[in-house]
Amino acid sequence: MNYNFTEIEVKWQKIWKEKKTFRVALEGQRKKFYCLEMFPYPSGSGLHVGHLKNYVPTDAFCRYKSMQGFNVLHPMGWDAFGQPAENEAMRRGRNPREMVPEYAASYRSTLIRAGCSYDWEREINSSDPEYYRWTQWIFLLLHRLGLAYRSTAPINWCPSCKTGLANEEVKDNRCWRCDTLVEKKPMPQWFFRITAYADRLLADLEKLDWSQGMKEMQRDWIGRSEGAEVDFAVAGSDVKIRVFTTRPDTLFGATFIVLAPEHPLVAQLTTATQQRKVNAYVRKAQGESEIDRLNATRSKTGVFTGTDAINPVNGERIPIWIADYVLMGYGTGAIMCVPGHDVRDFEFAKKFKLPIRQVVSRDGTTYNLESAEILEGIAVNSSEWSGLPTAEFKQTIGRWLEDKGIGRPTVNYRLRDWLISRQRYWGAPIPIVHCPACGEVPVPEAQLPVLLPDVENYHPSGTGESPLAAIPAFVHTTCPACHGPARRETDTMGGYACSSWYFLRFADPGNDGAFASRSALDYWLPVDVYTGGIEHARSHLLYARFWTKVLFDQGLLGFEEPFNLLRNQGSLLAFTPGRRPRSLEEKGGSDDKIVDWIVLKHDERDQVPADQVVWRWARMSKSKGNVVTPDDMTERYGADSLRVYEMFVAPFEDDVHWSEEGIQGSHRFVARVWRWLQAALALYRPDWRETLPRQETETERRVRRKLHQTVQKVGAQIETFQFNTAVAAIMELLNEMYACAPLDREELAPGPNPAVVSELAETLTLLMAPFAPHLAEEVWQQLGRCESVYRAPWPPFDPVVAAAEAVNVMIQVNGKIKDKVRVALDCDEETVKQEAMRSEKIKQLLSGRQVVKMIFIKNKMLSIVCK
RNA sequence: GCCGGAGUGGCGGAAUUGGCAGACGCAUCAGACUCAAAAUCUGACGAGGAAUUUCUUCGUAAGGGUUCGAUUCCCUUCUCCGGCACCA
Repeated sequence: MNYNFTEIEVKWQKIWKEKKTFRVALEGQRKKFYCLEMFPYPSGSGLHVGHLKNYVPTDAFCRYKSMQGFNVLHPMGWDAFGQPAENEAMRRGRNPREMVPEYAASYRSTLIRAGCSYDWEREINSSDPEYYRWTQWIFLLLHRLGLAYRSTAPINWCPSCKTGLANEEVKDNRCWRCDTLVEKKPMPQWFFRITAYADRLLADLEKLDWSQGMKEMQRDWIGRSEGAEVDFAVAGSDVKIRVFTTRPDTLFGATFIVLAPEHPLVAQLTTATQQRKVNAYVRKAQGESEIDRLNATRSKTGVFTGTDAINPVNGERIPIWIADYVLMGYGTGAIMCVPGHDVRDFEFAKKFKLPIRQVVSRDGTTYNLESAEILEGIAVNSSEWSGLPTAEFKQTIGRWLEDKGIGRPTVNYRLRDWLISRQRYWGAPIPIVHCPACGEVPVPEAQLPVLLPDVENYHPSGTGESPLAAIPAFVHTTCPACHGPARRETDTMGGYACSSWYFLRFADPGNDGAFASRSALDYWLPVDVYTGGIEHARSHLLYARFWTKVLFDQGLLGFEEPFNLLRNQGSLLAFTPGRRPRSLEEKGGSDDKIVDWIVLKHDERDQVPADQVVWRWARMSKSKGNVVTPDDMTERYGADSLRVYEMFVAPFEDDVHWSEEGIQGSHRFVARVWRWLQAALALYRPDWRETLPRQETETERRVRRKLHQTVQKVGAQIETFQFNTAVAAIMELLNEMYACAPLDREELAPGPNPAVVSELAETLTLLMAPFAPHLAEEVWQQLGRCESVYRAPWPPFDPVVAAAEAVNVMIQVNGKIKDKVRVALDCDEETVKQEAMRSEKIKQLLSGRQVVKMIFIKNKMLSIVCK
């Protein structure tokens, strides 16, 4: 029978839907398995084959787990709130409220056509009031705990998106949505106090089965650094300047102090003679864009305040400067400068002719410093502490500072609080009311959700106020506390608020009395396997961990880490035509981020002469016009072939260069499986177990051994996310099957034992089920089964059948393989030696030489060393 | 600059604990089937050498080391990818 994949796939997708095959319910006595892919925001470009690089392998994983008897939770939903969706709606002149469900429907249909096993009854949409009601509820919880607060600080402002951004949303000083350079703008904004959890977020990384790189990124982002705070007295005053340093052991080398230009003490410390210079410098620093200030390569600038401080360890007077290389946002905004052992301080000291003193040495001697020497070593020029090794000195000086009451050991983090408010329409409104009498008042729980009003024009205002501020009916309200007139908060929450708890909602999506019931959470959570792109390393994954810990601390959850196992899929790259930039503007101006390649727009492709087209591999995206759609591939090769290709083409975490030749190869394989199984049907007998031959032929033994080995291998490799080698193992098996039971036209050539053929056919069908589920269902039915193969038990393997009975043992002479002997499995050393000595070649090599030693590794190797 | 990860045929990639390098697939070539083509099936396929169904040398970015034995462990160098980057 011909492999009519379209017919088979449509048929089974319909049956799965009708029979609700993938619906799951809490079954306390059954072991659960929760597999989750980061929920996407539904974009108008639809899904492309790159997205399936994630969804398809995890789907195979779920199907495998179901066959193993697990109660599998595999949900899907839409990260519908937030800038990506809103930006897209604006681009298309649509209202996101109408657009989102439409695009979600398109995603859903593509996923269904790819054969993905989602429980669609649990579909969630973060822009649904029934969902964001609980996002607001968690906001209020954080507020109650003092973990949500409003403060005015210079924030990252994207002039193109017209909203503030969290630090995590800024990369290379650009908005990560639109690549526009961000500005610093002081504005009252809402923050979540994630820094209060910095230590736990860092420590608990140890427990997680995440890639090394992923954990490292989180560690770097949290940026814990141990050091000490030291108070420097200001000469002739009782003012103190507190500095943070990671090297308190270099205090004797501190020859000046630098404050950030924004430091609150600057005005007070500036003397009349320096006033003009300092004022000018501070003004310049304020006016300067962040990008210039953070540019580490430009030369240092700064001015003297006119005042000195006293170095507490030696009583020396040292000058106080201000310079923009010190940031107000980190540590105390003031540093003690040890030019001998810090590159930046060294450069500053050289430029302004400040003294440089060596206080750490490689070997305890003093020598001339050509440049800053960053090292741990032996203290020198440090009075009675000279001679102490760095680590010891750090501890001693820490205690000394504490005793004197002028300092203490401290820990500092790079992580900043999470800026959550957005001056945008498309997000969950922040449930706070501003009352002239009572101040900031949380909206009572019973009044949730604070509905996002339906409006015609939702475009960002650009004034720094959300478009909601222009809707009087929304803004004007009464204070929940005193019932006087009050104003609603008009900022909305950034999209990451929604995605910080959605994995909890999937456990109990319909609950209208809580974000999820405790029993559902206890049963389904935490997530057993979580997958998604690496781009969320420092944002979503950090935020979600933070919220989970807060909910845990409130006794609302029984676990502290939401995603114990995380894997990041690679992306698909397409060969894409582009061209060189033509103007300076296209190059990105004078900026350091140089654009040297611009994707050709569709209408440009015919206009640009062929010799000017530059082809490159680029990530698939609709905007580049290089996408391959799953629907197209499904039509031409079938969903099962597409699935097999997505898994076989490369390891899960690797990027892939898309080619259509590859999918043809996978299609050949799937069709070959189909043909063999169709031929085998004629010989199939369900009672094959009872009629397996007692005396197997060599061929039967060989193919059955391969079969049982493959069952073992495929299971183990799915567990470890090695989908590519799992498919390869089935390919090997199929090759062996064709060799042992070849086809003659459309039938099995005469000869093979029906029981063995039956075992092969049945087991192969089950092995294929996670990868090519439609084909497997069809054959499973042809084999006379009524229940879905999704619930069929994963085949067991017999270790005795799988065991090789004879092995090749390599014979090495002086480290080189010279011969091999075929011996029984687990054959002992003596026998292998005797066999080896029978070999002419070995005999010849050993003649006249003295054997020094022999190393024997069972089933592998006999290594003979001789002189 | 600092911190991760990686480097294997023409290509994607595979190789338990250090033990037959190149599984599986793509591409290519040859053969079978066919009037022909497609599809399918079979075979060859790292590089070099020789007395060419066989034998042999080299070969996992480069160089060194440990070891009976290294793609695997250690050191040095190079390249690529990713993250951070005036964070005191």
